[in-house]
Amino acid sequence: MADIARLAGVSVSTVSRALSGSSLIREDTRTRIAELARSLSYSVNVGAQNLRLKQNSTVSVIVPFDPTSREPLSDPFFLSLIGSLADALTASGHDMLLSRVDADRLDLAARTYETGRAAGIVLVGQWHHHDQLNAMAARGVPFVVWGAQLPRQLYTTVGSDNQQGGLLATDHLFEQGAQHIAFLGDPDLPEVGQRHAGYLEAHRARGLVPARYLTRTVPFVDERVRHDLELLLHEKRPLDAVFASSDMSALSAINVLRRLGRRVPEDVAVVGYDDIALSAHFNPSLTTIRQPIEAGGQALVKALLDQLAGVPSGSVLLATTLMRRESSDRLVRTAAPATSSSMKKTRPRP
Amino acid sequence: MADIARLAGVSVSTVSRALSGSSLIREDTRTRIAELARSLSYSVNVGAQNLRLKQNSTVSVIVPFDPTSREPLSDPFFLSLIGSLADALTASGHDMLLSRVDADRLDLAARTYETGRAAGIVLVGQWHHHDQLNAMAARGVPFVVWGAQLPRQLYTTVGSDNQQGGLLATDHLFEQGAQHIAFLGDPDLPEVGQRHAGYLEAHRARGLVPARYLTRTVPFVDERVRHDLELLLHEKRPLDAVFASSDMSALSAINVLRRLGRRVPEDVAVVGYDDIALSAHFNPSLTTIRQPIEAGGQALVKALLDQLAGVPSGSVLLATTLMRRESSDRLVRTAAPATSSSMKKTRPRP
DNA sequence: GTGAAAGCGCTAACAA
DNA sequence: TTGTTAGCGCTTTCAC
Repeated sequence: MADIARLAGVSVSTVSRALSGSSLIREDTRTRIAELARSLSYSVNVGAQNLRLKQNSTVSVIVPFDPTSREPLSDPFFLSLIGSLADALTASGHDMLLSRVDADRLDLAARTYETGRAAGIVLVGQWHHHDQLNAMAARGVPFVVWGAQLPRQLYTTVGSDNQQGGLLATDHLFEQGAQHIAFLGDPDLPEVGQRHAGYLEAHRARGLVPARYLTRTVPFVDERVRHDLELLLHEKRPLDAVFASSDMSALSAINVLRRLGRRVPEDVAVVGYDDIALSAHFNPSLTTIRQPIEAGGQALVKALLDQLAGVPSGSVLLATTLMRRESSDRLVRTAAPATSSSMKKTRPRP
Repeated sequence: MADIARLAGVSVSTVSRALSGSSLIREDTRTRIAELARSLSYSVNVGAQNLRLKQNSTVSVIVPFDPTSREPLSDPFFLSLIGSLADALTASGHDMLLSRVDADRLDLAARTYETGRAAGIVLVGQWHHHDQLNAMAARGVPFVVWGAQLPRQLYTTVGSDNQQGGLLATDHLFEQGAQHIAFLGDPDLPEVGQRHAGYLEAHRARGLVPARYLTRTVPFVDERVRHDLELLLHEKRPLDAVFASSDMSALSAINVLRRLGRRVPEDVAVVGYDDIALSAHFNPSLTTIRQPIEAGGQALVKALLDQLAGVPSGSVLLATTLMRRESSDRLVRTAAPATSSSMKKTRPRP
């Protein structure tokens, strides 16, 4: 900037004003300076500008990783959410700083804020760390979380209505005539826990309690899902449906089921969760609970920006939708063609 | 920092030195200051630090968007690449600034660098803008591009060996007995052009020249692919295989083919390109050319960091692999069960 | 309209 | 071992 000032024969303050379009500067000097800047392909140094102005339009997006598995960032659902965040932030004129932190050190997530790199944080996935997040909120760190709403929560979340989703999925499986529905996922994770609650609710509505062995506590890791399901199948306990708490684990489940000779959906119906972009194209196409990703990214950004603007932003619960596809479609395949939906509310185990 | 200095009864320089672990500072004062900082949950302001040190460990990752379609960032291949970039950058201690720019204004991509926000740029997709990129390189902007190597290229690219990939795919289709192989994609895009070159090469090796109508110039957009393929099918010209230049367009193609009554792979064999994470699970599972995404992200980061370190980094060509799956598997299905692979190199059109 | 000067938060000579 | 001082690139009072 000093260079430009010298070349233009003015002071740096004039250049600064000219470049920021101040009306104090005469038209002609302004254009002269602007052209000079362009010809030198000069741009204002944003770091210095931010320092001086104490402003910052960068938003930090953090995707925690499991410290044990250190999984690379490959989950299609989270990747899509990142894509939609990138779009929403670009649209609102913000920069997106993407980083990963150890899920056991979620407090570190605040560092991008504390070091002044970002004005606020979007945390993609709350894991088990409700308390750490509450502490962060108490410290005054501006952030929003993709995840579940929890009791005594001091921070803002955006997420799908997990319990409703779990209910939809399980109801649907009952309607398909299922009687022994396994739940796949780790209910310790808040989102999964609520999906599980929906699963229980659907049973309760039918006067049922699912057998303990049907709730399979497994993390979102392919290998673990496979292993656990193999165990279950070898136990030879009744099983005619699976509600997996993510599409990826539904996929793993389908693979195992088929390898061990079960047909999907004829022998075992499967429902996933997420409705990732390609689940409609799987083999069989995957029945699943859709989480509105695009809306999710937008809601996260809006919630954070509101918070930064001092507007109290409540948590957001996005409605879920059941996407009926082949992997659970037993009425058509196994029942007589005429049977449609009159056989609702089968009462197993009287 | 001034606050800490006051509270600790020392000068800011002492605090600065203590916090950066300088050995000049006495052990006890250092720990005292460190604790004070922790209790106040104070962190050094990275912006100011960078300003003073003229350093910057942020890398800008830019995903151009098509200005006409303004597609949201949803392509699974690019999303995976972003994921692998995030991992590679995190591993090397860099921050990742993710942004989108208008593909027609790729010169704007340099802004993150020129404004001092990032030390260098990773551009995901080169589009048609070879010249703009050359100009950027000539201006001295440090960047690397995911894309194809081109003649007279002043910048570094990392990408898969597209011509080899096109060759592999087309050879494979010939081996499956195909005679009329359509190519789906826009050869104006450098990467696609090279895949197309591989397609031509495979024909040439057999003394063939593919009919003009078989090269279908369509962008990566689902709707366009569908439309174009419908046209082709209504023309009733011979067609028994499709080489799509991305997995997503292969998917679109399969959908159209089936809708119009063609069986895949029996009537029309299909091969895609990318090997996105889920293509093994499609229906039918998708034969495709794998681009090593993980390695790609790492190579991009390495190439950029080398460049920033002043090490001249050559462009990288990653080897591709044919992933044989159901969508092209005609030998097994259409031939007699005994026939396995001895009928390779069928010579169509004697 | 424009310039001089102070200061955003930090670091590194140079002094002590 | 610690403090003083200058300055990274910018903006903005205040004065002219």
